[in-house]
Amino acid sequence: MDYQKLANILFPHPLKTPEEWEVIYPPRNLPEGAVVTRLAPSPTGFVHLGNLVQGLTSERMAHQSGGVLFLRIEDTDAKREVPGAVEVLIRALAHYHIQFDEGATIEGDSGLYGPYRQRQRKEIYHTYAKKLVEEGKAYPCFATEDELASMHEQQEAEKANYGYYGKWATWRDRPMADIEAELEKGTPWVLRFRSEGSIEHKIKFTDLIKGNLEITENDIDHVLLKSDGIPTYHFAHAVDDHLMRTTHVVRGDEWLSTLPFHVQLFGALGFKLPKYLHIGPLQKMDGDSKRKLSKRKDPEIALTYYQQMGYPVMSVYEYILGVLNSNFEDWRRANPDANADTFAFSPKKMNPAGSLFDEAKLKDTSKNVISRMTAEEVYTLTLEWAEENDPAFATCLKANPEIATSALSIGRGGKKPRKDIAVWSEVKGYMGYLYDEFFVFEEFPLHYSKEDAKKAMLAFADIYSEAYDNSAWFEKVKTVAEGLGYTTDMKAYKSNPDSFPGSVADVSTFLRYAITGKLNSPDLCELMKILGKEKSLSRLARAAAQFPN
RNA sequence: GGCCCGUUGGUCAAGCGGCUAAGACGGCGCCCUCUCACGGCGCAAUCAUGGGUUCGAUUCCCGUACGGGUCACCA
Repeated sequence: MDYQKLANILFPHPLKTPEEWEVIYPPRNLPEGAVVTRLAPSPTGFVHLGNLVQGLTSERMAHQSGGVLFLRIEDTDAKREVPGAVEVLIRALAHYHIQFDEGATIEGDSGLYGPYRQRQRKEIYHTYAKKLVEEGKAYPCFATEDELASMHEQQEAEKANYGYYGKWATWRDRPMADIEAELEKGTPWVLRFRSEGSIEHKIKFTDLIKGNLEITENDIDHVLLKSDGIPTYHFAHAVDDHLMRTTHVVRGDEWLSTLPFHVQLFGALGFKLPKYLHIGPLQKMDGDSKRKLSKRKDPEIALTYYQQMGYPVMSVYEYILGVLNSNFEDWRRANPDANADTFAFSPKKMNPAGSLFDEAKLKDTSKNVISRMTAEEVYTLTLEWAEENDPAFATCLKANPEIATSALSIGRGGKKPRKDIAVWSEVKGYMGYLYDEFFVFEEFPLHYSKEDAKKAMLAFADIYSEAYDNSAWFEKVKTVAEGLGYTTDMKAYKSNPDSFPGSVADVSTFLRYAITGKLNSPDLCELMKILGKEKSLSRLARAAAQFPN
């Protein structure tokens, strides 16, 4: 077979040589140990947790080592492409603090190793495809979809391994005349890799997450170029990651099974194999078994879900970081105020198996993240969320920011901050009652005396002053309690509640109910100050009016 | 079905031949306390299984079971 001739027939147009591409995309001038990595999603318009997991891992690997992170768009499958997807993708990742040094941007491309959209790199792939043909390492295949399907059926019947290999590879060693005849007819063709591998052999391989692996060689003649001349993922991966000088490839472990092929391909092209990090999938509980998070069934796989639910960006970010490197949690406890970027991220700490996604843990992380924010930050972010998801609440927040920030300041700061907000949607429940628009009375518990409640509210209204500090305020509550014959000795009350008509705690509850409509709240004295005397007194009166004499 | 990866409490997980097998989330209980939250203390709960190797296996090897992934002109 004259491979040179075959190559010229298949690729008649002039192409740059591999050497020329090497000059155009020279090795990067980076210090020893700098990691060059990339995120290479396909533009489906759907940004999911997996993108974040990979993005975060690559981003940390690159930037922690003084290297480069770039974004490449894997748009080789036109069928899956959604208009505007690239913009959605970039915005979502930027929102979650994944910043790229180069690659595809909303405006176009930025960087010296572009284009960063694979469909624009066709000529480059063809150079290397032609080279493989010249060397007898790739060949055209004219098998139709139907032929391949019936091959698959036969393989099933014979219990043979599936795929285009060995005797099934009908175009692997066809004479030139057959090829020319099909070409003459205009039959569409794909370019296949001529695999020299055998399933009798194993290759040894070291993955930075999974460790040492032993995998069976690939013997399948995979497709390199599809009939439209666009490469498959595999071929594009090899060519792009070589020319873009990627040192580390971070991807999901569903790629592990094609790894032997990639190893072969890099070898056949004379490229140095990058290092690989194969990440286990995020899973969730389904009944009593685990399964991979699914786009169709699980809304929480979409990044937009967390925005809608009102999770702060940093909560999701830190949660994922904790899933990837479980020692992050301990680090955070020891360094509550440090920037998460100063945490020493390590691929060695990553679980080779997949982790289970745990929203309870996310909530806990989020409470901690929010507890470290200032009241102003909480206010701003809550408002941002509410404008999208709760316009009525947003209007109130904007109309009176002082009330919101004061209320959010209660118990904030210091060594032991309150941790009772996990998502922005909870803020309304936390302090919404301060706004008349959102005030509602909870049901008043039956075991309290409504008559006493009324008396307490009216009595307290008579003696309340805004000038009271916390302890003076509580002294007045005690005074009211004593007036009702309630005890102020909580120890005695707790040891023998039945011997008293009630306690000062009950009186607090009455007042809290009048002021907030709820049975529990942050510090009531503070809340009354925030509302102001006039409003506090009117709320006491309003509640008292509901109860009988 | 072939191939590959994985398996420590309900969950996330330390561990890397010798430990009463860390810690966190969740649960429960107690303490603090005018409620809630915070905080403190404590409890229950784990090495999938059977064989080896070894003086000794959670740790190393093999089998089994279970879970996950993959076998496209999708990535």
